[in-house]
Amino acid sequence: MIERMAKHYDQYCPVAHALDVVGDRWALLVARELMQGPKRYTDLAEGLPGIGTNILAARLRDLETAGVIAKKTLPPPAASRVYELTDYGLELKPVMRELAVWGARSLGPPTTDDELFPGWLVCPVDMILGPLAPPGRFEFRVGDEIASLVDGDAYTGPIDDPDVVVEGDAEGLYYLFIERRLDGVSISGDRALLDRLIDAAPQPVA
Amino acid sequence: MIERMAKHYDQYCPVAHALDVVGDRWALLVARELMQGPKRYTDLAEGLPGIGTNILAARLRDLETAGVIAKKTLPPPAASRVYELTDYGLELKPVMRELAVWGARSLGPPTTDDELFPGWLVCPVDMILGPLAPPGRFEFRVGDEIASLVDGDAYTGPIDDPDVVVEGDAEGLYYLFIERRLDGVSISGDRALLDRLIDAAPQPVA
DNA sequence: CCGCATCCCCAAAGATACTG
DNA sequence: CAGTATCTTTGGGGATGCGG
Repeated sequence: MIERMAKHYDQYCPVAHALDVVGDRWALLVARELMQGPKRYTDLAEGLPGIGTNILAARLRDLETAGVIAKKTLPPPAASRVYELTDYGLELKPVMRELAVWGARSLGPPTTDDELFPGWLVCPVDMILGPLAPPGRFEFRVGDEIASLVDGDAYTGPIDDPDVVVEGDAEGLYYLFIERRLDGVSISGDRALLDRLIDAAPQPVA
Repeated sequence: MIERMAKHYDQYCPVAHALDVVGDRWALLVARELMQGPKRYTDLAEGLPGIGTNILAARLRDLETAGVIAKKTLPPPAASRVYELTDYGLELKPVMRELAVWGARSLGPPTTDDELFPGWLVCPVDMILGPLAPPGRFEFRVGDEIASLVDGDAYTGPIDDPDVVVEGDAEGLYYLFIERRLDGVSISGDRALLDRLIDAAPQPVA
């Protein structure tokens, strides 16, 4: 059953073509997961709650065929297979950044059925705050998720000598950065520096 | 039949949320069509060859609910209904621009089943060339499609006193801007200015 | 276990006919 | 012209199975 790729838009348009490649359901979220580095099949599935195993396999195949990701076998003694973004796949970062900024404006606080999957925090920190952050060392703590920002570069986990530490829950983080309201977070360190970061954050659309 | 919106990713992530809004099939292409200004239902369908009328209606409803587009009734004597992007919907332009630049790199020359729908030319001129164009007056002619660029702003149709005019077919335009090859296009006017535009264009990935 | 392939079922997309 | 109604087809969600 050699499948001919057929579900295309068939328009000579760079946007339509891009959507032919990463427009399928889950495809861009797979790329999002791999933005934090190479991952194994099972770890990918864990970061994409709700995806069917067959769908994940299909997307990985399609994205590999399209040259967006590559399968790599780690050297012994690990010897596990991981997926990683190609150089071309990495270039999706500006796309996802704009998409994240746009989405953040209508995101709203988390609801009860929103999943807080492992690694959820570092993505918006990297995509949204990173590019517009003033020089400085920020640390964000929500439950056992910790993400940091050093001069615009995002990291998973704590850092040494942070200028500011923001701790709270997901709701509090939303209120702080999007609605500029202090509610459910505790701040220690350079408050003025944090305010400069908040001022640069996206504005809510509503 | 009060539809409960249910096909969400259910992740607290700005990217996933953005895809909940504009990630459905055809949704972003509807927004692309409206980037060139308000359009009527039938004109939208014409610019989206292959879309079913029910799908178009469904997307328009969803996008309106999400606050991305708005339905407007033109003042008499026109009195026709048009759809237009809201301010928030207009903010999708940076997203589409990055997507277009990314897609252009793996687009390739047009194939036989690629449709050249009305208005196809102005989109890449606006999204891709516009932001990186040097000051100047460019005019592009492919068949009866004419798009222009004046100091980075794109227009449909010809302009007065163009510095450069590029005429040819879709394939020639692709070779010129992406592969930097002169094949199937004729150029008149300031060749050096055109070269500066070409130099800034996206590089092919292959 | 990890990395899928297979199967079944349903919801969304495609296609077309039809109506205010 | 601007959609709705209806039918068919396809792709995704979910569970399970199976080889390495």
